[in-house]
Amino acid sequence: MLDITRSTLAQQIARSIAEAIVHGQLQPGERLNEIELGHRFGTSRAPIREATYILEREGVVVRHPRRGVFVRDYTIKELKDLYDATYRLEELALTRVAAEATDPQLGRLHAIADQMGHAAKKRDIPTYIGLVEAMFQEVFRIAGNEVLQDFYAQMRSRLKPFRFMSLSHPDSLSHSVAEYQAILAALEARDLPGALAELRRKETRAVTHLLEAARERGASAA
Amino acid sequence: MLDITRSTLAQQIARSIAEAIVHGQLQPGERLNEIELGHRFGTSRAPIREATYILEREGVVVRHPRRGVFVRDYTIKELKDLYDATYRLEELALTRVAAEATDPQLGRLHAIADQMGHAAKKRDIPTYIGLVEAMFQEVFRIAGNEVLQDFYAQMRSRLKPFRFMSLSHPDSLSHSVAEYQAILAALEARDLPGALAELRRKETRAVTHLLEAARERGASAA
DNA sequence: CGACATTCGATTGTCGACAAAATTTTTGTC
DNA sequence: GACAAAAATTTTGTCGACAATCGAATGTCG
Repeated sequence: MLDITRSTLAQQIARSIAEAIVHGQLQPGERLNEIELGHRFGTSRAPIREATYILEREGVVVRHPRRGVFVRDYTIKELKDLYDATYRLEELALTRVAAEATDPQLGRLHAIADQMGHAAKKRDIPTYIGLVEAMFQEVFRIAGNEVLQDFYAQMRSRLKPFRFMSLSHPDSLSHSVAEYQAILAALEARDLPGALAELRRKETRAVTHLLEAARERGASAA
Repeated sequence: MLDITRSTLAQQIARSIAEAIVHGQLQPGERLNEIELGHRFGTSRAPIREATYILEREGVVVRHPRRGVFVRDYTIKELKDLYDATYRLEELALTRVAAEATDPQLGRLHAIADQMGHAAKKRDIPTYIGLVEAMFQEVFRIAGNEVLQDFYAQMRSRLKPFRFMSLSHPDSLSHSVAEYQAILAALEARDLPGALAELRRKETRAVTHLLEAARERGASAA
């Protein structure tokens, strides 16, 4: 039952701000000034205010009552927790996929993986990122638990501002593709332990990668 | 770093509405009329509006743009998903507790379990519920991942409106205590498989229990 | 010179009113 | 009497203004 209602001003502004955060125009820790944003978007403060609530629900922003809302900034510990939680959820989903996925469903995953390969060859990072999202969305759809799917989506949106770091290294694209293909191959062989092992490998690589980037960039001290 | 700022009007109203939902004064599916609530609380619509955003973030309410916000109503499928997700998170937490908990930490859990026993004997349900919350909070604190802890807290708050059902049966209190003690005993023996097995037993009982109650009460059709 | 109280500017919280939708009621027609 | 179109009503979305509060800058005293 999707809501095809034209989106409200607040929602559009929320998307706009979220994009600004992802693209780094709004830095982690920075405060969102309602008046200033109102001027920037040519609206009163009301829709801005509601947009901040939307963003807060998505976890990309924190609100300190009577003080303001701030672009969420993560300590090293929090980043680790976020990654950890993300991968635990992926494990849960993969476990179900390995157990219950039908062949056509696996076929869909395979198709996405192929497209990822093409995008990676062309170094088309935006499409690549989109395909990764699509892949996981499909995985969680197969897993069949909407609550988990929602949580997972929320985590990915929280990690988005850090995503560009992960893919900054020149070879990481092809590495990344290989990892996904390895996991998928294990799934198609109905080899759950294998799939989980590949996932863990991917996780450790991703985490070390991200943490060193974050340290350089100086995410607030742990 | 807890925020000891005096709570804002919107927050108080949010708590108040949440309570009304838990106590059934606001039924699942019912619409929250901003004007009416404004009169009831003697405020303008602004804080009411913000309260609904807070409640939406907590997942107890859904918003349909330009149509209103409604007390969240769950289909049978969604209830199952919610329970499933809850127990998957508990498994993750227990796994870590079994692996990493220090003896004093286990001692704290044991102390809480003892208090639960006393409360159950006295049939003091409010304290009992509070202790269950405390128990899980402690478990997740030991597990050490704040992100997972937050998600878990959110799920419990979503399930709150259904909690009174679970404990309506006369013997369920003592059953419940026994279940927690069994899990804890396994943990203290560092027997992870045993603890997980007990947890699953608890889960199946809880789910069948809740689902039959929900069916009677007629949660919206699956 | 430093710690603490005070003032002032800036910003969030709340209000009442208007605009834009959505829902309900009424009206007109077959 | 039932259905469709139109009017009326209700309700959400947005606005601009005022009040309460916070943080920084300033001033005062030890």
